[in-house]
Amino acid sequence: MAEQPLVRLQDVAEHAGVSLATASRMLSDPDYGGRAGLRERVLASAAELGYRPNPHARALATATSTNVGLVIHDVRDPYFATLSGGVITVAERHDLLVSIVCTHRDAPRELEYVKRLADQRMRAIILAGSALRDSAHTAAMNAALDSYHRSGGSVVSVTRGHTVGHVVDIDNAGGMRRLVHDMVALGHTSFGVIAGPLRLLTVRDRLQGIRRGLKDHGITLGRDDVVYVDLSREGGQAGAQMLMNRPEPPRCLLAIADVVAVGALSWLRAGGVAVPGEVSVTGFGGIPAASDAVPSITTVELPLEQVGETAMELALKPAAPRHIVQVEGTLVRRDSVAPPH
Amino acid sequence: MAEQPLVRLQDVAEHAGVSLATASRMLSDPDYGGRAGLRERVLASAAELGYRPNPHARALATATSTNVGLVIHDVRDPYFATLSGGVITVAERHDLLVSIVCTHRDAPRELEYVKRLADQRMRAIILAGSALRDSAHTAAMNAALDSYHRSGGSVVSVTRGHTVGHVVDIDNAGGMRRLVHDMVALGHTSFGVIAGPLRLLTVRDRLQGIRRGLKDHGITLGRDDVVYVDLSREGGQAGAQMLMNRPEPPRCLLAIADVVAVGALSWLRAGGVAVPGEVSVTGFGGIPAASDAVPSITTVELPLEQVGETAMELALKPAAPRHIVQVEGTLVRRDSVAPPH
DNA sequence: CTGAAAGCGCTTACAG
DNA sequence: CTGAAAGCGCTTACAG
Repeated sequence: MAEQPLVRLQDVAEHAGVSLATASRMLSDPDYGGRAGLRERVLASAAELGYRPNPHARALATATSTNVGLVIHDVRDPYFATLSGGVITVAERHDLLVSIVCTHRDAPRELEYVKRLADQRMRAIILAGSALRDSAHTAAMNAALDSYHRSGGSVVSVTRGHTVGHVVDIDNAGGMRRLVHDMVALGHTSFGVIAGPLRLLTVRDRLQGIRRGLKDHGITLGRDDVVYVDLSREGGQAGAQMLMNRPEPPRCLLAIADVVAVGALSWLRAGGVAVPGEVSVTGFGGIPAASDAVPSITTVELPLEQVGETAMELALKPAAPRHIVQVEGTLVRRDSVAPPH
Repeated sequence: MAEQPLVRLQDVAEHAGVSLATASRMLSDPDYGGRAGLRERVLASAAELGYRPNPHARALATATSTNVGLVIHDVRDPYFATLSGGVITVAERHDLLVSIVCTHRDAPRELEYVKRLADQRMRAIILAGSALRDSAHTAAMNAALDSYHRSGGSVVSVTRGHTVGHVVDIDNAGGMRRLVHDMVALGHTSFGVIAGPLRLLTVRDRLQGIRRGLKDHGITLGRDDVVYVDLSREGGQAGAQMLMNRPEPPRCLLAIADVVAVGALSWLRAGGVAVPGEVSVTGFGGIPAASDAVPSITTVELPLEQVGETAMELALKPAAPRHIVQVEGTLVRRDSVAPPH
């Protein structure tokens, strides 16, 4: 089969009998006037030749592309997969392609990826759940984002804002606080917290919400009442084990995230500990696994899909004024909790 | 803050006191010789100025990019999320960015996306689970992929090959057949199948595996023994309902995919039907929800992560010779099945 | 080995 | 409104 050369704008122009400039205008500027029938002729030629514009040439000439970059922890994590789905849905409506990069919560990698996305003149960079407590890294990220932003790029951060760009602010602390109030209202007074790595700001926020919610009712957590584990099923199992093996195990286990609660639940079930009979368990986030678990897990459902959609919509807005959209979770009471007896 | 212009290769060349051509060679061709210390000087200048090559200019000049396109059904589906994770892991090792597009099993959309990825001169296009039974669409896809392939692009298909490119062939039929043999060995003789849309080749393959597996033992499915539903939880619920409401419900429910099995299980549990006491349930795929379910679901685990990794590795190989990598699933017997009594 | 120049395929002031 | 020309930032034959 012959190596058919790709058709260029030049070919379309010749076929339509106009100049390169005119062909370009007719094809890419719908508001441009033009002799009657000219536009139709150019479009017809383009269609007949099967012309497809070269996006790199366009990006080089205009210093902007038709792609957006999405920075997440890991696609395999349902939290981020759902959020990504929302971003992609809206991006598609605007004919934008989404490049997903996974940081696996590695700071240098995150920085390098952001730079690469900026190099590619992405129309927007969306940072979801990237925030780490590391001032050198934060400074470097802000510098990279600033420079990207100044050259016309759009920045959106989920949860924690950077120095530039719009923000979708998930109310982690508030949601946890309400959840805790609900558990106290149920009659609980003895709590154990399965937390995650403190370098994640999301973890800190949720933990703060727990402490505040308890303090509202005069309860304070002891040193041993909080254990720190990996944000995973395995982490949840380990955390439940640590807390339940104490001489006086808590009657209510607050997991920092649904996946952790799922792990805790599986450890309890395997050990024959009745849930919610002997101990109540709660999660946070609202992933499908929380409602599929047996017993189904009480949690705060975050509208993750909508968070993704909102982030992408913000990405299309002008940089000023700066938007900060607050997103609330919804407390969902399920079978994993009951009053202590 | 002043709008700082980005540094170009020209700036690096001047700073290092060499020509544009030399700077380009030192920076991008590691095998290029050169006066002693020249390369070091250029690299030092680039570092000092914070030079970042413009990938669009590079792509335009070389007609190749440093991105790969991944075509999937939906990121929110754990099957594809896991596979995507594998692709991204390997891509990252090779400094490649992954653009994910979701077709939602819409043929025209899939075609348009493939064209757009080709327009962008993606280094490779990986098609996962895209295969639809639609000859017009298949022809159009093959034409687009052929043209992309002829212009130097790399093509990899998961499950079903196209006319060009490498293939990761998941043994759907074989896996199902073995699963069915196992259920027959358990003593089952009365089966109900919750299948998916027949336009999906994956569904057809698995269904064929079921029929063959049964036929090996002289069992054939009646017309009413197979119901066709959506590949979702809800589909699984509907399917279980249809089959169990028959006068003589089957004793073993074979779901075409894990997510369908999870739905079936939840319908059964809600209706107080004992699993596996009254009816056994099986899935296919090996998503985490299958092992987290109560009772845990017997299934054929596909190494999805590895499928993604393999696909990306194949994408980096030369087009010839054509590789076809066979991937087998692993039968995992869990609590959702038991002999009928 | 090095450099001047052409070229990749577009867009967009700048003239007419 | 239209076209000739310059320019986007690289790479790479082509000479030297």
